[in-house]
Amino acid sequence: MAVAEPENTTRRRAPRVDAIRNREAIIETAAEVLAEQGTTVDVREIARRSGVGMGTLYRHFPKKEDLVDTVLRKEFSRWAESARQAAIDAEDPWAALTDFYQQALSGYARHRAIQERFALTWSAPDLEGLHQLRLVIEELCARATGLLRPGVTTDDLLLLLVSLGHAVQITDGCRPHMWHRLLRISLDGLRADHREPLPADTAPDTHQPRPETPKR
Amino acid sequence: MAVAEPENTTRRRAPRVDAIRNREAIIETAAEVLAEQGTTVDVREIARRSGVGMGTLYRHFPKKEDLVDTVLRKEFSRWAESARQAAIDAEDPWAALTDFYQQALSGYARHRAIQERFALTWSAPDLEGLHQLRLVIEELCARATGLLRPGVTTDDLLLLLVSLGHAVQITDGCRPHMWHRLLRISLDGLRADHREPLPADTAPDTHQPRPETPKR
Amino acid sequence: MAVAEPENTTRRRAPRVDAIRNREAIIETAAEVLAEQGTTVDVREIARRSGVGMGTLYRHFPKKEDLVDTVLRKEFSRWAESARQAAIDAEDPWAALTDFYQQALSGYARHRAIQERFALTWSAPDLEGLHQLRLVIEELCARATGLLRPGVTTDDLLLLLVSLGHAVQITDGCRPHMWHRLLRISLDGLRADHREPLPADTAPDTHQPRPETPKR
Amino acid sequence: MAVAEPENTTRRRAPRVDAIRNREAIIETAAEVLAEQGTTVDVREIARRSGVGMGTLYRHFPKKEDLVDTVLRKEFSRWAESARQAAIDAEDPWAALTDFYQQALSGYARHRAIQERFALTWSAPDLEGLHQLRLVIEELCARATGLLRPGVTTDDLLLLLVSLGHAVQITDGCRPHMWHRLLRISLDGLRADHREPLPADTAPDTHQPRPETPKR
DNA sequence: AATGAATGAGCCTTCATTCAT
DNA sequence: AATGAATGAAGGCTCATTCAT
Repeated sequence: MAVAEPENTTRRRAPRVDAIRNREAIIETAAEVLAEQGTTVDVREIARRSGVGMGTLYRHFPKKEDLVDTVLRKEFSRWAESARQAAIDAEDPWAALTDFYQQALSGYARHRAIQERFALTWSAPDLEGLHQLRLVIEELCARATGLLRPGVTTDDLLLLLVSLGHAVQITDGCRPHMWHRLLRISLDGLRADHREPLPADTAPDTHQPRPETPKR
Repeated sequence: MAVAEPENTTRRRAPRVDAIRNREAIIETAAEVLAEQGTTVDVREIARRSGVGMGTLYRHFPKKEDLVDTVLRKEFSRWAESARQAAIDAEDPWAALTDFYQQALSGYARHRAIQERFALTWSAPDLEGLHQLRLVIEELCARATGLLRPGVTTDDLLLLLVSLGHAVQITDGCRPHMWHRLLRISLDGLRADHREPLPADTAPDTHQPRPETPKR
Repeated sequence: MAVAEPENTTRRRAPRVDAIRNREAIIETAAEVLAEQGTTVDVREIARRSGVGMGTLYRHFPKKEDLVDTVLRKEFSRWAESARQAAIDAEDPWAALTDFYQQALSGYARHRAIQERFALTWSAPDLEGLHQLRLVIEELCARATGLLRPGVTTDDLLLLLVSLGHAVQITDGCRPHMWHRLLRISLDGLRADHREPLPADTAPDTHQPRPETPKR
Repeated sequence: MAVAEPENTTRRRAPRVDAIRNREAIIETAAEVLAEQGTTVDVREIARRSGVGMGTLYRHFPKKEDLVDTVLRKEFSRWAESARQAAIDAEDPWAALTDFYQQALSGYARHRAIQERFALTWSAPDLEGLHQLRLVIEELCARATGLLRPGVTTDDLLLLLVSLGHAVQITDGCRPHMWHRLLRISLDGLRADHREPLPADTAPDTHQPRPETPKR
């Protein structure tokens, strides 16, 4: 009638705690493996390194994609948060912008799967973490008003992130510092010195027209 | 009376002369398919869409990789050349730079396989066409002396190309004009207005001589 | 009420314990198929006749060659052992020799793959079971000292085995008893009655020490 | 290739002579290739080394097997004839037998395809050349009457040939002289010294009962 | 709830044979 | 009559997913 004393149960019958523990072991391992090898990795590799069987893995994540999604969502958030923190810690608005990119791009290099998923994000914007990132960027924009050239949008800064992220990825192996140069160039191009208007983003099939980016 | 117009013959089934035609049909189809799906395509797909049997495909290209290489080399060269031409046609040095990127990036979006291969280029520089591209960029640098900010290297411009190329690719589906904004930003960042030195690229295996790399 | 008789379960679909069962089913089937068709069999044939899927087969034997090796090693040993047993059971040394060949050759006929592998053994002596066989033969030689003609080596007897084995194989279908005649002839030729020295085996890479090889 | 005087005809229109010439070139090349690599050889290899196109090859030999048959028949005859000649040249009946085997077995080593085909001969006795060989052996038997142990049949000697042939083949690479020992042993076992009757060849499915082998 | 064996569609490649020129 | 390109059915192997215990 009362709550069953767990003391009583056989040690072998871990009730639910272990299921959660397993789930997290899987996620953690998958995060590593996906970062290393990208989404094409063999599911067996994840199961083996997690120390669980295939059945357990598939009980928690019925499809490989479910696991990948879960992991990426988590990693994405963590990544976005670390970038946000870097921005918050900065002394002035422009440093915030710079540090944000520095931090975000540094993290980007270690996550092959995030890179892959990010590349798909624009056409399939299901990654919820993207919203967090956008919020951070919007905040950065707001803080840097007057320092940023006119007309720069959140999407501009987001795309710049992805764009540089790719540069980081491909140079990570042999020229690990090279991307800093590109970042500097791009950020300089974002300064308010440049008063010429940016080209319109007038694609016919634009999802959402956004002449002005509201500061939220 | 004259030699029959080859235009007339059915595209399939024709030896000798049309073996070449077949070969080119394969290459052309493969170019499309590789652009669409990347290098992981099923060879059968290429064969089917080319209208040839597996054997024919493998007669011309003993390994899948041979086909991919052939196609990519060709596409890469064509792409680089079209970008070069755009640069040549430009009126002034800066327009040359701008037009080069415009043209190159426009072409980039439609070639998933080129993107894949390009991403590997830095670590495995086997794609000969890369050299062509570098030459073009070097020339652009030379012409734009005094307009470019000091310290900008060929590799910087090349990496910028790849970086923006990625942006083009991922926005191509839903926001096909957005990347122009990023390009403008980056190019503005490359102008000689910006006199602050770029961060050093302290990787040991630098390919290009860098005229002056200030230690910051 | 008691533990379910494993005998009762369907042969297919059963993990753990029956994984072993499956493995052995594969090996058994493969042994049959390899005996019938040699090493060129389609792996699918083995899978189908084993009642398992391709994946199962490849789980147990990552390469076709692994399966073939495993099966052949086993079959080879079993075959060698049965021949050895026949020799042991014999009443006198000469009968041992005779019975050894009888038994060995009887088994040989049904194993195309063993034949194939045996044919390669001389140039590529990787089949460990060959050593066992050699030991048996050496023992036979020792026991039959004084009955065998001088100069006969282990290799002579081994080669005779292979040689007759071939005869057995090709006559197995239509004249299944014919090889006994050849065996009798050969064994008679091995008797000590024949005192003329055998021709030298002047190959440089002799494996076995030869007591006395007269130069004829 | 075309040496024929085509003085009159257009050079391109070799009439029939060249067809024959081609056919023979194919056969000759195929003989080499089959001897080297056995019947699993790629037809292209034969075509290429013959200097003819696939179409030509297949015009002359609609199936690969047709070519193989033609070649083997020819090679088989040539081989049998050379062995017969060796027998004829011998001084006495026993030497005839010995030299016959010597010659036949020496030739055997160089013909992988003959070996393969010979192995099938007993179950599929379509190889006409086999008849020739049998005639030679019958003649040898007749000449050696009184020297051979009683009851030895043509088929015994033929099977001995095949049997030793296999030994020759597998030792050809590393112990090229070893088979002579086996030959000596077998021939000694065939001598009339051995008066014990050979086991009967009483297979139930024997094609032709042959208690006595008439000396023709 | 966990395990890991089983499944089988799908991928790259080869080669005997056919066919248009 | 010759040419060699084209064909497509296999064959070896992988891996996401299911299933019996």
